[in-house]
Amino acid sequence: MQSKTSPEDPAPSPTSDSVPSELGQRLPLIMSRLGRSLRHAYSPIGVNLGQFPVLTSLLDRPGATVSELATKERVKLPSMTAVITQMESDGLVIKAGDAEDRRCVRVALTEHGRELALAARAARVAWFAARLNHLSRSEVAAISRALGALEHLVEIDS
Amino acid sequence: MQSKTSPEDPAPSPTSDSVPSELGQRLPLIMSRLGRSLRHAYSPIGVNLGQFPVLTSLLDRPGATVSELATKERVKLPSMTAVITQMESDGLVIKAGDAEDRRCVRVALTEHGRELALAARAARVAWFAARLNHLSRSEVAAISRALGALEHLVEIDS
DNA sequence: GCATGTTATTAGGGTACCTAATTAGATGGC
DNA sequence: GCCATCTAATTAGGTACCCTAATAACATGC
Repeated sequence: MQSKTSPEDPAPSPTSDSVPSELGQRLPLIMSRLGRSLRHAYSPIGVNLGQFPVLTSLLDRPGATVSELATKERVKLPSMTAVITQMESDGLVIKAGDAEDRRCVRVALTEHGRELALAARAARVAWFAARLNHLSRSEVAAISRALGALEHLVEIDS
Repeated sequence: MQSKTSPEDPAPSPTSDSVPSELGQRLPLIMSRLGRSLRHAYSPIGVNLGQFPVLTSLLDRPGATVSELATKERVKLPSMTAVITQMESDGLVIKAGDAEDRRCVRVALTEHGRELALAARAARVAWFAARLNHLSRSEVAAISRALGALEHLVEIDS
């Protein structure tokens, strides 16, 4: 294609300037396409796109505030309010005012929410595992080794 | 945290059954969060989320049909029709009937579309490069080595 | 030449975001 | 104590993006 390195070099050196350009061109396309595939994998679980990350976040961090959840999921506060309101009327979470700072609303899973969170996570792991079966062992390993770096990349607030 | 691999590091071998589970839990969360960050990086370019991948696809493959674009971007045909219709009225693409199979509509960039595609791609690469500056060299390398596997993962039609 | 499949579009609807404005509570002078 | 100012959350209103179902136009095989 736009080859300039030696033909038998399958992986350019990581110090090359072309690496950021490669990543900038290819990774966002991968993101949007994989994201659209993922969209179809949520509905069968009975959980939608906005709710799922909140459920799993609350498994790890019960009592998070609405602001904290919005920041973590990279959405604005009103968007998270809407998600939480829906989840509350679905019986998945309960909201409780903070005693020390009464502006804050702390969110926690109900028993039903906790069960659904675990079930949804398991279902999604299964969906993902089925896809991983189409990859070679070394491809899975490569993705696995990149996970920490990708998580780091997400946390950068530009 | 767990950022280094010490000798007694209990990190599971790549053949472990826990690897697919790890990926299934963490990668989709990364995808949705990074996707939402990316969303904000499109508007300043004057191109929206649905249009961008089409523009870059057409750079590489002029004369693609609407169906081909829809398949590649993992959306349904009517969704792609709407994107192309909008892009046509924006003067970014032109549609031309295929002479051999007159059901098909072939799509190609206009000169304006081509300029915008190149500018948008450059802008996004710059946006991405700014983020990559916050990562270590080895983290960038890890993501770079996983790119091919991720692209392969996207192409699987479940 | 007619049944069947494929390509593209139109119509209608739903989800997931956003900004701007409002309410309620905290905080720091004075 | 009281006011200016900041922050947390919500409400209201709007937009972007994607879907299913139905329809029109063309291709293909028997």
